[in-house]
Amino acid sequence: MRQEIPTLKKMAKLLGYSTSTISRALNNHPDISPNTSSKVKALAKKLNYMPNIFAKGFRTQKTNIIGVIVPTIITHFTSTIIKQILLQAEQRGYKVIISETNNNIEKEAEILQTMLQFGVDGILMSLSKNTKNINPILNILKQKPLILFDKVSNKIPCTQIVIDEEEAAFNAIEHLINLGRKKIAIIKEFEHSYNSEKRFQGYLKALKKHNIAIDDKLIISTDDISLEKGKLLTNQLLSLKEKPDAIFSITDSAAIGVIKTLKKFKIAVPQEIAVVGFSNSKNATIIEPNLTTVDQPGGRIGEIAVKLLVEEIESTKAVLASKTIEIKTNLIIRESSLSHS
Amino acid sequence: MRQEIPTLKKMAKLLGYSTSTISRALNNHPDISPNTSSKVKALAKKLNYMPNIFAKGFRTQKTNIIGVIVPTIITHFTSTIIKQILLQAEQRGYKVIISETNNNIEKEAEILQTMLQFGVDGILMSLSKNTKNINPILNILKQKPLILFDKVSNKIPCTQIVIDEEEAAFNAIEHLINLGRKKIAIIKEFEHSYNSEKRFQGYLKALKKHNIAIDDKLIISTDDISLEKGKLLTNQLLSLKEKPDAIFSITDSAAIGVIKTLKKFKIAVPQEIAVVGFSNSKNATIIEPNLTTVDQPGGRIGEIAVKLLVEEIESTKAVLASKTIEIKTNLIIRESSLSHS
DNA sequence: CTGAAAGCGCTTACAG
DNA sequence: CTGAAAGCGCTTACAG
Repeated sequence: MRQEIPTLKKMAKLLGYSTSTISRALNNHPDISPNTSSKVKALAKKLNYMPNIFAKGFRTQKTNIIGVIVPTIITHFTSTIIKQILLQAEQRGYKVIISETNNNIEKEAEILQTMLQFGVDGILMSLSKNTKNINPILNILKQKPLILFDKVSNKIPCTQIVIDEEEAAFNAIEHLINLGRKKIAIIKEFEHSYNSEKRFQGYLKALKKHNIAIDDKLIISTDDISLEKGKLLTNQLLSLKEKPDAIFSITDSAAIGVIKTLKKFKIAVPQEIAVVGFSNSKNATIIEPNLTTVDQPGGRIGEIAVKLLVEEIESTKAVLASKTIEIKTNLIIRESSLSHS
Repeated sequence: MRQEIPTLKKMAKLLGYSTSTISRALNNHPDISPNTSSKVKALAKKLNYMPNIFAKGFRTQKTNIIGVIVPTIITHFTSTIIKQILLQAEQRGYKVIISETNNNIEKEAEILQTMLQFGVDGILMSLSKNTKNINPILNILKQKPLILFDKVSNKIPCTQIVIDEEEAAFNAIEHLINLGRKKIAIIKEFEHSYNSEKRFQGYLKALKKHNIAIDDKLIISTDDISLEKGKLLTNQLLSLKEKPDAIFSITDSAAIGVIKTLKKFKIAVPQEIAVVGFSNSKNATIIEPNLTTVDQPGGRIGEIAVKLLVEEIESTKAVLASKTIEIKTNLIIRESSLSHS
């Protein structure tokens, strides 16, 4: 019961033209007479003709497919980015193939290959946590446009889209300092994390500006910055002789673990210890007190990523100048760091 | 600086065979001699040969691409399903194209068309909220395998994968009844929602089984079942002369709104009013008291969906018998409906 | 302004 | 066991 799918050839026969003419009419080739063109277009419309993307892609080496590679889609931030990528890509006539690396670097290299094999026109990528060998990526870059977002690396010579990690953290810490806090702890990831490192720099910078001495005991690193780890590390911080009066976590989920543990020990938030997170996830307004956090505009990232990638794809120049785009964030101040009461 | 991409032709020239032989060797055609076959495979490996999917798909009308259509990817439940779809598809050698309808029915029909145009081998779909005109879907069904999941419709003759909506709600309500609750309110969606309707049936069934009279004032319908609406509707329920002693919300987010409002009015949860949600979202363990809720195994749905779709795609039979698969859920009992104290 | 022909990389009936 | 040839649906230099 398969439907008759219209092709150029069939329409050519119907109208008594050659397939070349039909093709050209549909592609608005300037040579075609207006009369012919309108006849062809009318028929195409009537038959609901849609070009076979595969034949077209096969012929022109263009598929209108964008590959998206992320560690995992399951976080609110990433799915917000992807939502906007889908929307923007669609508006430009592109479809999106998505793959998750789950922070597995062998898989990452493999995915890069299959993306190529599936003929993507370009790739939008957020790096795995431990991507050290960047050769596979450099190889891709020789063949197709590739743009990094969120988890990036300045070792890869391509356009990168990030938020103002350092400034965001700086603002968060300065906010705490302005509340009179002086013993500000930070919960961050171990090295190898671009985002964590930048946020840590912002932390250091703010303390320095306000002449607050760095206290190593208040700097906590972990490899898996989750809600559970947030709880555990809070215990550790509370066992210090000099307890912190504020805790900055570089993720919301760990910050929520912090608040839960503080509540468990009946430590008043924010009066005794203020808490600030990072991401403005949905959870930030579910936990009580509501969490002060940095809003990351995932939508903007997705939007700009697609825009720039499509520009690169459709550019006639071999390689456009690569640039790093920094998107501004906002500190959302909520109960967990209010000054009153 | 484009790299030389190996093709059958180039390898044929290198080895002194015809492209036909190369092709057959790589595809394990039985006619080819072991000797030839191993020589070809060795070269292919050395050159890192990967078939051009477009040429192949173009020739064989098979692309190894699966289309996934959902209302929105941004919920935890949907992204969990998609995560598993990606994983399972990949293991079977398929790539996944994702599109969001945002519950826009015109867009839904359009997406269906472009999916076809992009040559997907089959489609996995969760319906928009208001899909009434199912003709576009029936049309697709004539051409390609299509499986519905989560938001389904029994008017569409295809395989459907759902959770045991009715039983899940029944169990939730029976749990409340076993706690001694008799005035159990439900917050549900207006008609046209398959899931909501089924859950409502489970609610009715449980009350009936336990001889509890249906009280219309405790049955609340809304069109947009969000956290904010949960708050608003709780106000409405609290203004009743006969207040409920339990509230069942068919989504976690509304249930969280319920709890927040109850806390605002210093109504003890669960002592005065117990609360049960549906989804087991991350938020359910962030809100305090932690929310009792129905765990929906999104991963299982994704897994089974891919498995069945690929079976249909690779089946030689024109049409496999379509079936409805119901996946069992679990009620996760937490503080918001505990009996103690 | 239009058409005939080649070719993108692959598979597969046909022939030997 | 292997090869020559056709063809999937499209675009595009070449010719007129």
